[in-house]
Amino acid sequence: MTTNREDYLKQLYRLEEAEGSVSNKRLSEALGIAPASVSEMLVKLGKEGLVQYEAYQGTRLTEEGRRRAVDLLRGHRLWEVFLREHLGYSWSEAHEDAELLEHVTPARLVERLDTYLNHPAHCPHGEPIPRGGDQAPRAELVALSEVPAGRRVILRKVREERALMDYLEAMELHLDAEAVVTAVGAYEGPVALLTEGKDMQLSHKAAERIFVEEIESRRKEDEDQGIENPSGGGSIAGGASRGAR
Amino acid sequence: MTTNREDYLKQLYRLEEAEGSVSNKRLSEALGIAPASVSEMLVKLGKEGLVQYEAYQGTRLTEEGRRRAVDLLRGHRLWEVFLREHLGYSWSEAHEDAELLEHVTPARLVERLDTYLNHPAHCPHGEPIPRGGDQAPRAELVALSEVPAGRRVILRKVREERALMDYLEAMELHLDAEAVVTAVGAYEGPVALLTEGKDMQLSHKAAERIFVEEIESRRKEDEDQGIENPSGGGSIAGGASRGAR
DNA sequence: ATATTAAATTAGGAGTACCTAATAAAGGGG
DNA sequence: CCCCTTTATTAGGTACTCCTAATTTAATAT
Repeated sequence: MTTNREDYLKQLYRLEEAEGSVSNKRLSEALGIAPASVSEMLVKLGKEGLVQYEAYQGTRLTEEGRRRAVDLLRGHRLWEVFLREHLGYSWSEAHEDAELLEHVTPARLVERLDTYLNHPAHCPHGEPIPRGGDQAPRAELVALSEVPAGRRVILRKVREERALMDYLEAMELHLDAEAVVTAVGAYEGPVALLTEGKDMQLSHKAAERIFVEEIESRRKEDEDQGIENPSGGGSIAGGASRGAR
Repeated sequence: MTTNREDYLKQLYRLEEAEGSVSNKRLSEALGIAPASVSEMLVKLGKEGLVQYEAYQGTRLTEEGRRRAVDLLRGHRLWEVFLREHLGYSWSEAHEDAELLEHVTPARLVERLDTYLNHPAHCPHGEPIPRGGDQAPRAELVALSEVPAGRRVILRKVREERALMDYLEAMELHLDAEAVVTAVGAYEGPVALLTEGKDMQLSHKAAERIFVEEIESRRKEDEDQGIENPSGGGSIAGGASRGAR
């Protein structure tokens, strides 16, 4: 299995999760490879039993293809954890180098890395690390941009986009931290957040790409204490009146 | 730079260190690639300025070629240290997986790995890990097979051969441990060793592939205490009378 | 000095994975 | 229902790296 073929499987997996059967066009875009080359490769992957492909019909992974894609994903995310926690990588750097390492990571290395890292449940941006058995399903996540002001949330996941990762890291936003949404600007205005004693304002665009778990408690009380309403587009700065945990 | 080309550079480096200018035959054997293919590749590497190659003249690395080979070697050996010390790999497994990882290890990763591992001076089998400045040159090593009985030594290096590594590891021989050569069989007979309170016998073949640092002290006394002579081919078992450190 | 052997090169091919250009199939709007 | 746009496929070609077989060069031994 070459790096190229592995990249096909990875993208097929990603696209299939999101949109079901995958068109050649989407795959070609995702891989940055000419559509003609994609057709050609899909025929080969089909013959190798990794995808179910029929001309003009769209593509799906077979059992085996999916298994391989998941193995790659697992390796990728474990490397990300290692690079960040132990080698001090930033989110985006970790992603880049994990992209290389995942293709030369035999099963035994994946397993030992997993043990070494203490079986982490999520990669540094909050994506689950697939494992053998069933995953403990995580609390439902919503985009930060959909959370009304006043709610308490835990930051759980950010999209893997280089610019976003660098942006959020620069402002020291940490995953798994608690936060209070102190204001939500109307008409896609910025979202204000109080987390770890810091106030921060995020663009709507960023908030769409950050996913949080809502915490039930203290919603009513927060509102009583004067935190602004979703509809109120007023002052966003918000007083750093109390820590978020 | 592809994995293939990198393998050419690595082998050229290794062979050049050992024997000077490298013949196509040697390189072809070392790489397991047909001589014709080697000729062809050397022309390309020559054009890329990585080797100095002229038909029928043998090959040498250029400055740049050597630099790249050393970078690879450094990555390889650092990975070996990581795999062994942190992931519990055996010598031979560590070597195998490092062989894969070294080709996808950008400079920043090499450096952070080095820091993480605390700038190790040697890889698990005792080869020096090249670094920027000058290496602290290590005490001179001699093959264990050349050491007369009665000498005290420190085990410093073993050749990277799979069967040897597995053999030595199975008998729990540890590098950097002190040992006393208790007997040396005549006519390429086995070498007996007392190390870490254990007696072990090594074949002559193994002893040729293990390199040690001789320690000055206690040579005379050891002999006085009845440790056998180089020429004496008698009993090799030797009593486990005292620990080696 | 030449005949033989060993080493190296050139020639001719194959497999992988990509590309561009040309052609064919699907699908939506009148 | 057919035209036209979009999507997909086929055709033909390139680059890389390997192979075997044939040839050339170099080295050795008489």
